[in-house]
Amino acid sequence: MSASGLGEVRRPSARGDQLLFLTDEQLRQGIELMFFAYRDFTSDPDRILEDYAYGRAHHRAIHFINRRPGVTVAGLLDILGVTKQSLNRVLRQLIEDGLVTQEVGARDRRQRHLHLTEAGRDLERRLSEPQRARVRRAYSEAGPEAVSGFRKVLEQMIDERVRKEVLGLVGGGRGPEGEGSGGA
Amino acid sequence: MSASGLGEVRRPSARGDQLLFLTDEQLRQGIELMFFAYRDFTSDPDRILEDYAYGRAHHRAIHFINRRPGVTVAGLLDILGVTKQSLNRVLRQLIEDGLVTQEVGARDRRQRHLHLTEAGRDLERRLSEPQRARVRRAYSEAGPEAVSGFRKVLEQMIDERVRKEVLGLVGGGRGPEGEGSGGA
DNA sequence: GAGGTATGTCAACAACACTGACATAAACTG
DNA sequence: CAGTTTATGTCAGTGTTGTTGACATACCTC
Repeated sequence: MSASGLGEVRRPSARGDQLLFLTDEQLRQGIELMFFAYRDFTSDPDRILEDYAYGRAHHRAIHFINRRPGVTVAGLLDILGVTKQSLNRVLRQLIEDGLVTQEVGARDRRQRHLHLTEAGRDLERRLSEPQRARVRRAYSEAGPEAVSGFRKVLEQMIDERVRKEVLGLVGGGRGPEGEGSGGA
Repeated sequence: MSASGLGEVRRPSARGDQLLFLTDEQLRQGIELMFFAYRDFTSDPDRILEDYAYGRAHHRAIHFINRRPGVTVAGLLDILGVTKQSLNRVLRQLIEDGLVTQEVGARDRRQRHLHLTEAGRDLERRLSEPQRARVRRAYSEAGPEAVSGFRKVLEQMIDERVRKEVLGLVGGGRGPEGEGSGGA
């Protein structure tokens, strides 16, 4: 079972062995693993969202507003990579339902800085909790070294053009707000 | 495989360091990494699909029919986790367009065994090529040990109830066909 | 004031998922 | 054989999420 047993590169008897983890079969397995893992990974919040009238798009908006309080609409568009019309529909609902507030920018009053209300934070917690539990379980089963490799590969999977920016966002926590037009 | 062990998060002693990879911040970063990596990961085939009248659903069907030639409709439904109405729409197009053929089952003539035509295999290759290239690049940048960890974590991310079955499919290659009702 | 930017909104549309209902053919069961 | 279940296909309706395109308003910058 080569299920996950490609850690040690076997013996250097033939140098080709060192690249066995790059065979098409290995790559295909990685691709399918991504598919199935992501499928279950998103199923947790999806199930909760059903109780509300919300979908995945709402979850993503809530997640990143929680992550970057005060982010502007343009900044959020950048992160999510959707059109403003698409985001606006979602945002309008969340604001109507009292989960998100807008706040006119102090420096630039065209901008709307987005924040979660208490109710918004509640939902965010409710949504992210089972997902965190899943990742926590997977991490602790796999161990710290596996987690390190997991992150390394995922980081490399991100488009090189945006990698730096994305990793800054992921790792950066509450960084600068309102990334109006943050590059690519 | 017991130890869904996460009750013991964070010991007060110096051992705490060992569990630093399980902090909420680390978990949140993992979640976001999954989001961004998957986003770019699917962007390659998506771009190609635009040229055709197809979407992601077609890609998934093509991928798994290629992967398990002769799979039945029910088997495919199981793998994809969608309704038959949803799959049928996609399948009908692919058959009409000559990418997929149906074949009445020998043992059970109600069943339709699905295969890719030459054109179907062509498209499959065209779709999977950039994706494989992305994974190959990520793998080779991260190195074999990281890849091992990547796979370990992803495997643990899959629902425990279906993990065995899924990993059998992923690793098993051309296994038994027509998995009518494979359990979960 | 002109020009560009940030935001919001309307309308139309497409992809893809869902539920529910129904049809057909074949297999299984008593 | 009759009745039931299974595998598949199809029709109709609906919802979420994405897209373009067009347009309006408010505001910053020069």
